[in-house]
Amino acid sequence: MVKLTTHDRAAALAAGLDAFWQWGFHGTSMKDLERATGMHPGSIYAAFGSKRGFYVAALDRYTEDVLADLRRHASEAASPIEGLAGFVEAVALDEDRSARSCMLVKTLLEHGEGDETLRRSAESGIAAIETEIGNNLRRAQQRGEASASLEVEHAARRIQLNIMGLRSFACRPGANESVALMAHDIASEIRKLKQVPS
Amino acid sequence: MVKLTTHDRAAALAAGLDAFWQWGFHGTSMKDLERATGMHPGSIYAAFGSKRGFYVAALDRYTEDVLADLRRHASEAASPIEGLAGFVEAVALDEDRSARSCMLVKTLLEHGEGDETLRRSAESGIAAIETEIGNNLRRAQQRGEASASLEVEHAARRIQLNIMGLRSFACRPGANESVALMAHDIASEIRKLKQVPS
DNA sequence: TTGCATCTTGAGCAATCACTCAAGCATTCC
DNA sequence: GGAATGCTTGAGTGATTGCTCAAGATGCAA
Repeated sequence: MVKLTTHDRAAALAAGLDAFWQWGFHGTSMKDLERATGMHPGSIYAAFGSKRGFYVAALDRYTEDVLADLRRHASEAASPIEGLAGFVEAVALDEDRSARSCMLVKTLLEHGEGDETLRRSAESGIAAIETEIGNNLRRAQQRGEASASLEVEHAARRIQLNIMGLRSFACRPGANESVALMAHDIASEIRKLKQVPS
Repeated sequence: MVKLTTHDRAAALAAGLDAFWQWGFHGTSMKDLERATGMHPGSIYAAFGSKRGFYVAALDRYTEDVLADLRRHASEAASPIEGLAGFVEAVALDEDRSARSCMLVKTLLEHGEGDETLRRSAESGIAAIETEIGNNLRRAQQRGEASASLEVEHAARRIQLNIMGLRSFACRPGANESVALMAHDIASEIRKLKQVPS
């Protein structure tokens, strides 16, 4: 591993992530990555070790981006549950990325059987996001926004399943309008958690 | 295109589907397909034209399998909505395939950008399944099982999004128990469509 | 048995794959 | 200025990719 000086490591990761996101791991060649990053093969290997190492680093960056996005929505919204609902609704609004699946799901499906390293890398990212969703729900409970009897982990998993489905659904050619509808549906299901049962 | 005699075309498709399902389009080499089908390269090209042609044929077969499964559940269940609910619950029970994503979603995500042929092939399969779900809902309306005011296409899309999410979720390593829980959740959401509003 | 048509075979094609490494270059230190 | 250090470079590695096609095997009719 070598510290990038001339070529900024963060920029390389962003460019690499973009390429992998478009074409997947097997569909992206080192030539593609050279073009995308503007780096030469030697530099890529010096910085990331291997194509797989590059992919894992890009995937980690993706996970951090999603977590940051989630926290941003949580902090800017009126309440934790509104934060989650807003996060889901934003999927339909992000023009650049709305037609792209969740990179973690993409990884999981591409390497469903086989590459254990990438699979585990994806799983840990998914688990981190699930935990963050759970944290928001717990915060909602503390505020009295959600029922204390809510099974947080179960609800968090259900929300994440919805997001996974939504982002996969969004890859369908020409699905823009219905993605917005579905996102709204899911958001209002999340808002139903506000109602505290007796 | 040549009629397979020695090598049964259906068996070749099943074996090819299995390989593509495990490793994806780019992750499966012709060598892998030769091993999986027991065919020699020349025969594969005579029968399917190209690797892509083989993939499309296998994907079509997959779609037909899913549709047949959906219809089987519909005909064996007590009612159309029970048929849909049972179809979803069965995802968690199928031991062989429960750890596998929906092949159509896998195709959509792998070729999200790029291969238009495969993308369109996946989209038409997804649309066919959505239509079949819609047919079941319409049948439920005719029987008075579901409200006449139910927006069939919207509900069908929502159900399919849930199934997409569920099957992706099922790829997570060691998710078996929670997949069953999620499947049950989704099934009971489908059953709520039974309640006819005033 | 012979002649013809069809099917099967697998060695081999050019292209591409992930990856390496010796040489060139720039910078930094004394 | 000169030596040392370490990053950058890209031609080149052997392996593998999707795919072809001439030659051999096979079946059938006469």
